[in-house]
Amino acid sequence: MAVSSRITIRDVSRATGVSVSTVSNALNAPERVNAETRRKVVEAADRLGYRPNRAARALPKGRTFTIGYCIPAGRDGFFLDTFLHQVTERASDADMDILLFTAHRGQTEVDTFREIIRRGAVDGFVVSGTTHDDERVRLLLDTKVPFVTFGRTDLGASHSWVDVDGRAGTRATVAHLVEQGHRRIGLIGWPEGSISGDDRVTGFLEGLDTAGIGHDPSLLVRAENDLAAGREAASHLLDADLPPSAIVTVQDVLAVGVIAELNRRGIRAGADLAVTGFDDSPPAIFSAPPITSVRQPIEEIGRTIVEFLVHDLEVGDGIPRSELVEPELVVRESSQGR
Amino acid sequence: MAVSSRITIRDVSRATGVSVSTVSNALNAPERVNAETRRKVVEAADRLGYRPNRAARALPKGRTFTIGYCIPAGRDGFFLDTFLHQVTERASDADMDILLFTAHRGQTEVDTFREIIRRGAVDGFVVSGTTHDDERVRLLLDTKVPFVTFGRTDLGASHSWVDVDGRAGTRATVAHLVEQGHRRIGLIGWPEGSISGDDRVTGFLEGLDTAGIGHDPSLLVRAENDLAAGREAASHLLDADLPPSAIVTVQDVLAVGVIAELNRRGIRAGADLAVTGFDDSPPAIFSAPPITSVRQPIEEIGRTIVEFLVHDLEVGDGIPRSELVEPELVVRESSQGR
DNA sequence: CTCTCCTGTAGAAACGTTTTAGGAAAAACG
DNA sequence: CGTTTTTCCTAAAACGTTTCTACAGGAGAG
Repeated sequence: MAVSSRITIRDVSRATGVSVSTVSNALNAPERVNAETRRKVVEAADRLGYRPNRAARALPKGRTFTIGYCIPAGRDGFFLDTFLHQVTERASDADMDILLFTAHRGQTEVDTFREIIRRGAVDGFVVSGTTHDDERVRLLLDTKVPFVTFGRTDLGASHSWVDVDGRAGTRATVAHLVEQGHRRIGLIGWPEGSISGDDRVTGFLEGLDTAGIGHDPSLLVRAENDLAAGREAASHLLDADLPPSAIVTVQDVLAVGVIAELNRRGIRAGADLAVTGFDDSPPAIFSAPPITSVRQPIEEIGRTIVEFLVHDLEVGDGIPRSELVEPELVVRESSQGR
Repeated sequence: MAVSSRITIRDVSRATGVSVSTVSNALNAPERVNAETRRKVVEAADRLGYRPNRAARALPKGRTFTIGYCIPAGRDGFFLDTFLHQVTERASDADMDILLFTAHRGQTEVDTFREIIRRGAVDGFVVSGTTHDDERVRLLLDTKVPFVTFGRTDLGASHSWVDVDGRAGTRATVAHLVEQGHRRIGLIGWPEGSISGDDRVTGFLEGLDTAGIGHDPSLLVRAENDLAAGREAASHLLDADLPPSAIVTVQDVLAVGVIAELNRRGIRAGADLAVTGFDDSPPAIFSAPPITSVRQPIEEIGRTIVEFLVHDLEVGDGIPRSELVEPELVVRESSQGR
């Protein structure tokens, strides 16, 4: 009873005295129908507020006009908000909807993808948080379901992706620090194996090279991505015989950890020792002092991803496209002061 | 071509030698079918990986098994992430999907709601960021589409909602400050007119009452919800003849603004003057010092909202249900120290 | 003036389900 | 043993679209 009898194509047909198929044609393939008839139909459809039922349309079309997106398990509020906003808006521009899902109870994420595919619930996927050899990507390639990833994978050549050039990010960070007069720069990276993590480390080393600074292995430590680990890593660096005057980290939370350790030791971040982060997330923005960080242009990423996917769905050539977007260094107090 | 011929009910029918309708019955209404037949069907369906096509199912069922959610325009990353996670997970438990949308280009949000309804794209909505006299709520009531709001409205009696007891939150904050020995407590609220904002102010006044502290109108100032406004409001309070020893704010960002102003004046937040926020968002967590704040149990809210909505969709009694959930005061450095 | 082609429309089939209405066989009843 | 009920299954209709095929009538060609 809840459903207040919706307006169907039949209502428009009745209102105009023209057959259902003509209404459909008038709205979808205007060239096949007489101008006057078309006018009448469009007018009536407008007046009645007719919109084709999505489900009914999906059936004969063989398309759902829906894009699937799985909320990543590791929460990253900051990223998700902006990203989803952008993705949803762009999808809407292409008259597509976004279907949101999470790994279903007791299933792995890839199982959930499989479910969604079997249900024929979407036309394609946006996949974020990719790993080296991503199961989801393999599944999607196998089943030939269109998708675009945010982040590269080992199978990058055979699918569309958009990613941030993390190398360029840390390279720029190092250049900035060198400009501030730093020569002895430490790095806190993630354990080896993650694409973006390794990329950021590479950019760091390249930055040193460019500046003509030799690379001291004792200044490179690795830590899990949390505050405590950052703190510990910082402690390690600071206890070295020749401690660095600047510490680069591959993620803001690590930088916050570093600052915590500096505070404990009475060292002032910014004034006494430079610290930088990556991602330009709330921890960097709201930290005291605010942390110099590398901003990922999430708007551009979201836009491009949807553009790639929609293009593929519409044109259907299946030719992989990819784009590496340039991040931007946001300089704040934590790296200035001497 | 992309579509690798999906498995339909017909395939299961062929595989078992039983009619299509029997397959459907075996899967949906097990009691109408012989145990042995059912076993055969279930086995085959399982083996083939059959899942009913969503769109096809929606048609005769008159239900889409989808819940609509409009991403609020005012971005609030922290909230959105946790909330969406919860909502999506719970929806998935009820075998429902989430359809995400934003106000479409050049349309108001309520127009977009209307569109979604006309398309018959969802069974119901989750509505967040409600206002006093919410247009969306009116539309949904008019069209008799089921929905649950996160936040109260003036029409609260006629629809289901879940909200946080903001009054209880600021009341607890004041109690905490009084316990710390504060007697002269200032408040930075939002301009009058927002439900949750006014609620928080009320709680503040109630808190004073409970403690037997008189209410000095000069200690209550109002500001827009941004850092600069918080700073300015703090300045106003501090310049008073008899400045407060503690400042309560109705949102974390305002508290960050207060701390900025304190820093400028060489006053130490926590040690010299207590500051509190609301929402327990990243600004509070990553501020220095970390800010005492009122945490909204977003998980519980998300869970309850979906529960209410699904219940309504399933049972269809349309009886409004509501719940006011208790927030939790998270005490941090910014309110301790003397 | 007839034949062909084109234009514009309508009817019917199809998409993959669910559901309703029957119907045949088996079981229960008298 | 005949009648009624029950059990189990199937065929067909329906959901709201799109699309394919067919057909009528008018225009143009010969």
